[in-house]
Amino acid sequence: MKPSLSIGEVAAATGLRTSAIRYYEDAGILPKPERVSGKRRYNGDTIDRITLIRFCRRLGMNLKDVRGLLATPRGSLAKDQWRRLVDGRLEEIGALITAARGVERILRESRDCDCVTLASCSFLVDERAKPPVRS
Amino acid sequence: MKPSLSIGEVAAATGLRTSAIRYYEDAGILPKPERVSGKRRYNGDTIDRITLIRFCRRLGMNLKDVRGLLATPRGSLAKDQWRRLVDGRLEEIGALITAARGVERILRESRDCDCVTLASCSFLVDERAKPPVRS
DNA sequence: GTCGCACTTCAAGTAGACTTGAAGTCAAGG
DNA sequence: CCTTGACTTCAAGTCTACTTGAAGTGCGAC
Repeated sequence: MKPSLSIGEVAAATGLRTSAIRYYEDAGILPKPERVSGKRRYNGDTIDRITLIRFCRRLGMNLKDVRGLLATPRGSLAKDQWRRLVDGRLEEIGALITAARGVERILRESRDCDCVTLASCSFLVDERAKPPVRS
Repeated sequence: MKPSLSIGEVAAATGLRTSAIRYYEDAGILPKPERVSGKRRYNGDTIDRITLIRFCRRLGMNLKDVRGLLATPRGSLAKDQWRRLVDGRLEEIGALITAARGVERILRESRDCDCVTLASCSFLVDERAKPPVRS
């Protein structure tokens, strides 16, 4: 009943190259899969996991951050330890969403107005000197 | 009345290294500033502009995207051309916000629940195969 | 058997975004 | 005058996230 997918099938399902999947494995971000006569065999969970990885990347996280988020052995953590991790992430993502809404606002305002220059919008003042998400 | 800042002052105000500021100039993302006896002199707008650049970078855009957003000579565009540009950006940012809220949701759900495995959340299905923002 | 294809490993290459280093310039202070 | 410190240019180095290439393996089809 386990689907057992080849690396090529996982690649097709996720839109990644096989090389990227092997790279994620080397980077410790995907668990080492079973092997059948030397070849990697994945189950469907891998696709979900890769989806989540790409999703986080799209949000500007780097692989180290993603590993921090995903690869933490959930079961081995004390509850409050896990919560601290999650809370840290929530804070980051909250800030990201706030920031994105700010950009959305300037864009919307600039859309129909002739005079706005994007680079001098006032809300940006508070955004100064923050590092990029991808550390 | 013009503040006229040195590259070091701009760096201090934005949290960038001077090398990064020169790099942005070379990359065509910051306009070439005035020179006083060979040295760059900036006005306050530059800080706002850099703030916006960093902000976009934090959202996962690459410099090419940022240049597309900022360096477009606003005044030289026809109104509908400008709107198309803005609408494209709005769409991207909207997708980004939706995605970020998705992550926020899983995180919140996983925070207090023992059984959640992050990598198999159902909402992620639709996120499959999307490329990262940073093209 | 042998063709083709998808797989394997390992090393090296690439692109983007900066940083670092070397060597020199400029203005102010002692 | 000499030093100091922030500036200048230009080339080369670095880090991340992959991709590409070479050389070989496993397996089903003809």
